[in-house]
Amino acid sequence: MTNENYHHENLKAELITKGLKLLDEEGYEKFSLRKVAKVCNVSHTAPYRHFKSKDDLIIAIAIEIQHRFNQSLQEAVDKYPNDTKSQIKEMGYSYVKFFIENPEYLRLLFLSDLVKNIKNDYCELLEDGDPPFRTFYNAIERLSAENQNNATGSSADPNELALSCWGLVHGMAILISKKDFSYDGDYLELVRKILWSGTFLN
Amino acid sequence: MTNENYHHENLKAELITKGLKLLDEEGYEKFSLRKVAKVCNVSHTAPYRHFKSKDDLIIAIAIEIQHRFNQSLQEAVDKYPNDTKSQIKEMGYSYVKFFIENPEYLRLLFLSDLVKNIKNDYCELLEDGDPPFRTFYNAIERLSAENQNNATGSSADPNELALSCWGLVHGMAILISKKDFSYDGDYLELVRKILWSGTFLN
DNA sequence: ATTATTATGTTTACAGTGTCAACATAATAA
DNA sequence: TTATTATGTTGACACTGTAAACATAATAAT
Repeated sequence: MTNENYHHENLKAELITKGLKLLDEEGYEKFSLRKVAKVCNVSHTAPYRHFKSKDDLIIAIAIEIQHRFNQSLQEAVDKYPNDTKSQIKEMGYSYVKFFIENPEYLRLLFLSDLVKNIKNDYCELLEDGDPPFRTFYNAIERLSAENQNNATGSSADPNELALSCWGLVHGMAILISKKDFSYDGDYLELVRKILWSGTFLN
Repeated sequence: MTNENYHHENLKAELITKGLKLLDEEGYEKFSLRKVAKVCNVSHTAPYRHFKSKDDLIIAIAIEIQHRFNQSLQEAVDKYPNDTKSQIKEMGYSYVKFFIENPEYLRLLFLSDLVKNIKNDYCELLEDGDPPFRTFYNAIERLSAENQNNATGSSADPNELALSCWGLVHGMAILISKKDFSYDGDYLELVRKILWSGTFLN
């Protein structure tokens, strides 16, 4: 259809793809709009036809990653139908694994200040078909209900459950992924041990 | 001694102080060397006589904050002499409190990529009189030893203990401080409940 | 005491950044 | 066929970090 000499066919998608690649290679700090434009063989202001600012492009990239992340959590849940605690443990494991394998994504999703902008300006992330942490919160609420019936030692307060479970895996992911916690052995094995050894959720 | 019209007496200290203030007010992203210089009534390259780069100044500021943070952890330990578990719980509480009260410090200490540079180029932070997390790790090792004797349910593996304890408080601090976890009640009360209700460290 | 050196400022310059305005042309709608 | 919109371009601006060349106060060496 389009004259591919002049128009670029699908610049928007390419900006996201190449932008993500650049982010992986050079890291969040050195990420620059002009570099992405250059990689796409396009003038330095061309991205402004598709994104209203640099942050806007970064947010689009973050949304892309958010999808993959959520998919990974969903797979963890599907591994243990009808076993809420195992679902949560497996989600925690996937959570940490995801960010150990992609340290740059952690910055993008949680450590930059854009996340709150995502929530404000891009509510699709919280409302649309692929809501982040919906899977997680659903499991937490199921567990809360279960704990209310079975009188185990664990709490039935969903806030308490959510903050402690999420906090633990979030913290471990960040500490390991940013190399603040150093350990000679296999990090993921240690995480698995922590999540499944009994002290966590029972 | 010095002619205060020309020379600035103690620019280095003032750069750190005013820089920290600027960081508090405008946040990490908008922090700029030239702004700090202007606030100190000095030309925009004057800071280079005291810091070899922008990152270098930021690191100096981070060291300053690191000291305060460590002091807060030490106070928590001192509250419970001879009770390792309570020390760790109280440290966790102080940990979260510190970053809830100073969200910008969290970025500075843990979320920027400079921390690893601190560890590499500024080993004083890890070696000198005020080593970060030394207090924490000491307590963990004491707990590990205790758990080896008393056959409680808790693990005696110091790595497991360190990662799970540190991970939990680190994660909660970040989630709350960055407003990823939203809650109507008092955050610190919830944290205290999580740390002291029994499921954490027995 | 004079002189050389160092510490600590200054101005100027440069490349890189995000962003805006003005313009040009391809694709599409009227 | 014409008007409008979508999508690209070039050029400019203010701002950034940083280096070089220079100036002077404080200090060390002679």
